[in-house]
Amino acid sequence: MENLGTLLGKYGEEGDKLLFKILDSGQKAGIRKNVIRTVAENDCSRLDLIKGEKYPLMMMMTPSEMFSLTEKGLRYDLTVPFARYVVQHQNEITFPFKRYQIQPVWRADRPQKGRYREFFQCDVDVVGSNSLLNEVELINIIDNVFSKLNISVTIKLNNRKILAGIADYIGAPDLITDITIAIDKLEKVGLENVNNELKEKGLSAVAIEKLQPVLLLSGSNTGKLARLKEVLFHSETGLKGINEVEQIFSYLAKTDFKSTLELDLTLARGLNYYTGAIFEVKANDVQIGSICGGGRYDNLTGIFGLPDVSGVGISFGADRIYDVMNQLDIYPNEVITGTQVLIICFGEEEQIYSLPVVQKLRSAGISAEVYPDTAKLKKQMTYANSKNIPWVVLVGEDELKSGNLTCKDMGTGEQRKLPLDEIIKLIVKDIKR
RNA sequence: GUGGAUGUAGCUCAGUUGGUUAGAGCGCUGGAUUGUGGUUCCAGAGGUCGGCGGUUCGAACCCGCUCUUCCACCCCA
Repeated sequence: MENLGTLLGKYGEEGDKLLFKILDSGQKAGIRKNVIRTVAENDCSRLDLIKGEKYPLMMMMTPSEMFSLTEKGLRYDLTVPFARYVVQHQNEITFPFKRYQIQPVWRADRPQKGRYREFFQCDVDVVGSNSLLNEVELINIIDNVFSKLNISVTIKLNNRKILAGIADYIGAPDLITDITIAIDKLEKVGLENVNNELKEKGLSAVAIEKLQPVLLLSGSNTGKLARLKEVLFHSETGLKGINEVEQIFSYLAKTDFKSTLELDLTLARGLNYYTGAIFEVKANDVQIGSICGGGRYDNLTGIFGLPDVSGVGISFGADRIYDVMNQLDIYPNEVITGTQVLIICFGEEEQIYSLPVVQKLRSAGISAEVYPDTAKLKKQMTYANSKNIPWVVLVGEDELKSGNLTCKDMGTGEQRKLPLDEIIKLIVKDIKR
């Protein structure tokens, strides 16, 4: 939970709308109690109280009294609260400061496929360094993560300075946000619709005309950059952006890199605080929104009172990455495999006997569990079977007497009575295969 | 926020001129098999048909309201 003040105004107009705001639960307790009682007694909703005239209570209360807001909201991302943290702890932090953070964030959006009200972001940020090496390292992290997960991706790169240069070049620097949002849609809605939207936003015909060659840029990354340089030659910021992108490309060329890297001039990203590089990652084989995004922010800590500290960061969308992996069915085996041995007991006495047994199995590195109820053998076997547990150890009256436990391979159906040590050797050998 | 759908057994879904007792597959439980799963066979349990109201002799089906979930737009992880 954050103060609304730290959250509002950082994500653009749309972002502000998507902030979850917290209802007051303390001060208006008396009124809230009345509302709850009325709702319960009349079997109606709170909305009924507001719109209907059936209930006398509503005559005494305004909607804002029933739903009074606090000054707090749920965090929309991890970057802004992180910037706040950095400012608050600036004296304890050694710069450049690096951190990663995995936590849920919330958006008051209508949920649908690949879009959640609550989801986990995995952030990596470096604050307090202007070096483009940080961008390069972050891109390498992205490449590394997705190759390890076996997800084929395209990393899209752009730079806000280039976008600013373009806005400058067509003579509409104030409209940069509208321009970027419009051209962001190019791939989706086509050139004509983008031009229409630009016109609606108040861009002149001349400006739109000047923008066309930029929108139509295609081909290799180096080709795009060369043409951009010609177009933006008089824009200092634009050239700086181009230069940054070129440098990032040239650094990356020295590293071992597997993903596709693409300079995408239509990549805008709605978050207001980005000032330099911006990234977005798309899965190549699954149609879903971006699974990772990020960029450089020069003045985020400045808003909270620590100017001249630049940062750059990325954020992985964990839930969407699950979605991609689910759809492609590419979870690695060692993640899917759970319990390796199930200990099946016939009664309470056997369960007690198996407690040290399960500990020994575990300390040998075997993942083991005891069936927790004294159910019929058949039921316990079915449990092992449906959970794909490869080994079963049976503990019954005979086993208690002899000390030799029945060990069964669920794949082949073979079973033998062996001392525990032998069983452990057998299973360890099987697991390591 | 705007627009469009959905809701029937634990799950996936059938169910039309509105008509006895609402079905299937899978799953679950029991049995064939007293301490042995995956195959097979037999039997069984499980439903306020999302909720409330209306029309009708009669509603899962028609009408109104409401809740839920999903989809598109917007935007993004």
